[in-house]
Amino acid sequence: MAHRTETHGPPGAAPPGEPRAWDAELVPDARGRTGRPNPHCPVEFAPAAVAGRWTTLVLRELMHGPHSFGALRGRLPEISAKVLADRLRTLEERGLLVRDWLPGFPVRTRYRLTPAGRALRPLLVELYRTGRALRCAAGTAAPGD
Amino acid sequence: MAHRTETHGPPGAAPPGEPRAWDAELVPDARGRTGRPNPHCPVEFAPAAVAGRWTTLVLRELMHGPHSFGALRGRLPEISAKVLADRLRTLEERGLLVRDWLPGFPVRTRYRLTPAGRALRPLLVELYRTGRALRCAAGTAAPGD
DNA sequence: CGGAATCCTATCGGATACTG
DNA sequence: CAGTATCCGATAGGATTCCG
Repeated sequence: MAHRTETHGPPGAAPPGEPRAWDAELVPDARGRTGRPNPHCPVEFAPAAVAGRWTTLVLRELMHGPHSFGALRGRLPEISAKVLADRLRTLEERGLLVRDWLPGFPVRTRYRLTPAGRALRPLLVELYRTGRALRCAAGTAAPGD
Repeated sequence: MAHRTETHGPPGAAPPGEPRAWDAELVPDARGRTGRPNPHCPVEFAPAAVAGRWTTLVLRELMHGPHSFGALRGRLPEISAKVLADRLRTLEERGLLVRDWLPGFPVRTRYRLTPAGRALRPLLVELYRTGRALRCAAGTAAPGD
């Protein structure tokens, strides 16, 4: 069984139905005690995929369909060629997109998401949703909570 | 109205029900053309909240309830005091957690999530879920897709 | 115990210039 | 058009030391 970035075991196997039970949802398997960010851990793998400035924006553009390098620059006018190339290379290395060289001249490329890349869509949606929720809730401390 | 990190307008107002329509879900409001990461943009605010090494793990621990500084170090044995303090300070500044000084000696603190902090729970779950999905799908290019 | 201060290194992000 | 190469300032992350 693969090791995950777990930190501690379940606090005594709370009965099911308890409002504050273990958290199977959040930490499916709580054995192990690695306690350090592990790129192979699912909890770290996804953040790593969307990490870095511009990354979510690039992904979002590609969610709408394939784009050329130039098209992406057009849609993200302020990103530098270097950073865009960096992002695309990283995303490609992670198997989230593929690059097609379209034959002819001048050279044309086309970046498109793989199924794995498209699998990030719910995460982007959730990021957006959470972001909006946060803007409303931020600063709301819990004095008597 | 607040500006968001948008990049381009809708491609011609596709009719509702279309499978490849605009993407109201992904990019609710597509006006504007800022095209640069803006901390005030919801799409950037949430990533920023969970950005940085250890952050998701710290949040995950606090999802289980309040913890002291030392307790967190115990559960995350390899995090340095500086980084933990950094993360906690940042999360506090963002209104995601509050620090309680418990009177007495030695000094004891207690960090607990605010409602805003707890609002991150679905995002963490989604991060985990996506991470698992990615591990299975990664490398799966789409030749005829 | 719960940090802050300091230092140091690696990586990031951006600007600029150049190439096939 | 689609990048690469190079340089550089800003940050991030970690180790160590010290303090209330």
